[in-house]
Amino acid sequence: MSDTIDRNKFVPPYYQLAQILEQKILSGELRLGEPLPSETELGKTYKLSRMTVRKCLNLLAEKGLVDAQQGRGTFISRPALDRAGFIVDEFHKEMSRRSLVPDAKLIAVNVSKPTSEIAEKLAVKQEDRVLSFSRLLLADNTPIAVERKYLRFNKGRPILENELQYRAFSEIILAHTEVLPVQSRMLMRAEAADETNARYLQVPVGSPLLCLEQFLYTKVGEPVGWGLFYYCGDRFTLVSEVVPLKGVE
Amino acid sequence: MSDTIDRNKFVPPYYQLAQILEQKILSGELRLGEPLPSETELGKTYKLSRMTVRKCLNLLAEKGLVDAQQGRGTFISRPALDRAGFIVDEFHKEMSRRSLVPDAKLIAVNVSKPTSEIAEKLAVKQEDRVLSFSRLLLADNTPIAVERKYLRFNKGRPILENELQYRAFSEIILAHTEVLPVQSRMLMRAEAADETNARYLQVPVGSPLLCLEQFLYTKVGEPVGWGLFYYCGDRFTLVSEVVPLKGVE
DNA sequence: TAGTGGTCTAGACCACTTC
DNA sequence: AAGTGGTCTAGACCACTAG
Repeated sequence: MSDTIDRNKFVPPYYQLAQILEQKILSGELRLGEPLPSETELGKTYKLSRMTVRKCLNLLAEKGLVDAQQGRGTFISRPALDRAGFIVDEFHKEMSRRSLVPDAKLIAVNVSKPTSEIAEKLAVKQEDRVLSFSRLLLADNTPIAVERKYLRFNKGRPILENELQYRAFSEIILAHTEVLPVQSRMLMRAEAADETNARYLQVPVGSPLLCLEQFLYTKVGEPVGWGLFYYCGDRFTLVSEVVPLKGVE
Repeated sequence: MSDTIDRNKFVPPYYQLAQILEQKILSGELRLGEPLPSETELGKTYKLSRMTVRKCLNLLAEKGLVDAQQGRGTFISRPALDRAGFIVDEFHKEMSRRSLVPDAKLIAVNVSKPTSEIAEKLAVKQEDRVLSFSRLLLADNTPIAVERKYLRFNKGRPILENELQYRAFSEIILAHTEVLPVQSRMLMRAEAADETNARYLQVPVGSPLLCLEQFLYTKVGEPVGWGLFYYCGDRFTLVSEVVPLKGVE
């Protein structure tokens, strides 16, 4: 591993510099809390323009390796390994990665007046109508999760059962209300299986379930959708990976 | 909301353009799957340099609102609301956000030969030594979670009990082995409480626990740490939020 | 006041896709 | 061949921090 930028490589200079700096940080040559050389100085040292240096530093900042502070400098920080980006609602992708056969069964569709809990979550009146549906997610014919979704009912736009069965929740909301949700809030906890979920998932009542609760909002914060996922504890695991820059030699 | 860039505003042009484009996407003026005008064209329209336009598009791409494809164009995509970035191992921050009094008790510290399971997870020999410790996390004196951590034992570097009690796992690894882990893999599932965890958390055996399993690796993929968190299902919830650009009028 | 990062410009060349 | 995004340059001015 060299300390200079090789302009004949396919790897672009900003990425080469990122690898060099990452190497120096990880080897302890640059220590936690210490400042990096300034952007102009790095540019001089490696014969790069300041914009290129900045692109490199942005890359390292995204990974949590450095922290830029206006007027002060750019400082080494520890990698943000405690952030975990989980992807949900992508059941099919997840399953096919594990080479299982995924499927989804529509359990129920309903248009009705909301219970007081649902009315509160969706911020609708008790007299309004709410569209709700449930799906059972399967892998190789084994039940994995139960999903329950609620959104405001919009008379003018019926939804096909087919859509409900296979499309992602935010897409269904878009199709049904022409409002694109742009804020989301997700809660994650463990719950014991109630009788209904236990029956669908074919597990004993009281079994541990991984529960994800998802709220979708419009840009101005109006709730448009509420969703619950119950993953069977011993059949499903969410995975998250944080990996370093590729190709550091 | 105007359709031109106001250079007297404090909001920088690249951000103003992002707001304008987000507005057009969300209002349906630009539809899902359609291409945006090219970068040079946007520059001409709004009287901005191409680099500024690109900075704006990067912002929208990070949010998942657009997707740039080399040689083809930049296309509208739906917001990535199904990504959930959870932050763990930051117990104290999380608790103080909720204005609870956080605390951590060191339950056990151990240096011993690994069981076959641990030897496998840490890729060490059965004859090697492994340092393990357990912590009980509390909020307002109520037990919230049990943590169990394992790392390779390094004779030369003793660790103070105080460190073990309060510091983040990756920091402890750095202090003990002088290796900064930079890859992590995190698994999340629901489990039933075994007898040990039930006793520490003061819940019945079989209660649902949110289980997080964390692997820490060096850059070249050598395992350096293995950690388990067991959160009490009905006392702790992980939260994740995705919010839109601020200040769109 | 000097140095830092934050933003911006007006060019340039390249890799890739489409026709 | 034309158009797209990906990268890079050599300047510039600003806002912020520190001595």
